[in-house]
Amino acid sequence: MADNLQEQLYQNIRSGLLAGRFQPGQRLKIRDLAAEWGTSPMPVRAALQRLVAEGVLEGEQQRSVRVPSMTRERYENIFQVRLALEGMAVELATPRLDSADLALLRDCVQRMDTAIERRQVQDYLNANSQFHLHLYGACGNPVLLRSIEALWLQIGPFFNRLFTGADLSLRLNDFHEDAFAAIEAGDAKGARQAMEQDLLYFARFLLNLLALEQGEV
Amino acid sequence: MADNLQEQLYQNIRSGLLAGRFQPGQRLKIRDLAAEWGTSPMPVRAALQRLVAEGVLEGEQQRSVRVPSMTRERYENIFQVRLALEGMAVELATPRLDSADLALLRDCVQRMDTAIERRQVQDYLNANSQFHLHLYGACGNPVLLRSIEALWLQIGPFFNRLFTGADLSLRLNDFHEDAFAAIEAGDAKGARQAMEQDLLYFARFLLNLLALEQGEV
DNA sequence: CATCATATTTTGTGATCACAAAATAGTAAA
DNA sequence: TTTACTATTTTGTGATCACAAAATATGATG
Repeated sequence: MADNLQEQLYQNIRSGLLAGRFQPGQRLKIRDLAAEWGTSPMPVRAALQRLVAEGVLEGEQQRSVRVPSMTRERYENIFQVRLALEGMAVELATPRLDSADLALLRDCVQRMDTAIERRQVQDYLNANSQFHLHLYGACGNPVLLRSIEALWLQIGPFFNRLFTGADLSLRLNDFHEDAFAAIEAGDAKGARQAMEQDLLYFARFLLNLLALEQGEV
Repeated sequence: MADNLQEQLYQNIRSGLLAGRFQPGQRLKIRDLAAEWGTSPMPVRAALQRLVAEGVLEGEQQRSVRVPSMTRERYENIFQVRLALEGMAVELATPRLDSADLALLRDCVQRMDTAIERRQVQDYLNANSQFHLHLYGACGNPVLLRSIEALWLQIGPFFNRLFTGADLSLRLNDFHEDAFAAIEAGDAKGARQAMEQDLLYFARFLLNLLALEQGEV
């Protein structure tokens, strides 16, 4: 953790968002958060403005910043870009992986398998994000990686909240296994296709959860 | 222009960057800029931090923010992502354009043609960016558009500076004409391919200018 | 009781100040 | 002349305060 306050607060708010602590549409007020963390409003302001600039929070003109709400349309917009960028990242990363990377990815797949068996949602999500992000991290293009992470940050909040309490589909690891097999064989195109299948299946799964929630409320 | 100061300062610094006013590696100091615009350091700080969050400026730990320098490698990283995103945007936009859009695009192509004839670099660049951004703006995916604009902002500073005083290649409008013909015919795939050719040609042209500059210095 | 005008509170923005860390200048010793 | 140490200046960060606009509460009027 960095030695300046606004960086720490940024990380705090960020992980609060990823943990689903704030409701969509909720306004984040500077003084409230400052009181909660025992700081002055100043570094909180900076942290919130940074999150707005990154597209994680939405800031109305001269007004409070809010947690954006996730609609089917917005999710599909994000997904469309993710498919292109993450597909490219997989294709670039495949020939660049060493044996340590492969071991880590294999471990992730294994952990997702047991997490699904034991219905441990949080374990599954952790292993899943590690699998994807570690793979993308090897693509060798920092600009691409940054763009992908920006998109993950935008869906993260809903991601974790929607999954909490939901049943895990038994097929939620199938395409990871396909992708890993292709990666191990050095088949970049095949890895990309498998990963695109995974993203597609995952997106459909999440859209179902989203429809359920919005139907209930 | 918005009614809060930091937004105005953000726009000022941003256009200063796009106009090539600052040198790569140069440190932007809060108090200097504040004195220049006659404000307190506060809104300047916010504007700079926003530009860092957007990836336009780079901020070292607890130190001044700097204008990043453009290397061949960084340019190719950005270009790789641009090719994917802008290609997708063209494909999505093509079936969504109305006759007013087509008229505007046709006008841009025409203006680029005369600008090349008369060797008016700035006119060419203006028409070029309007052609691309207006086209992408019709893609219907705000997330995609935002990602593209973030990348443009990262190359903009070098773009304009490198072009100043350079000779325009006579072929710098050929692929725009190809793209426009495909767009007008409603051929989305063809438009994408033509646009990718354009981006590729333009990137090669810029990389030559970059190599020239770095060779001279 | 509903609706609109007014008063109070809340909340983001911007200025000024204090402080610590980094950069720079200055000085002395080898 | 070069190098290492010290003192000064520069510069970003964070706190407190003042202010205006927005949100909310309050009260009057139909």
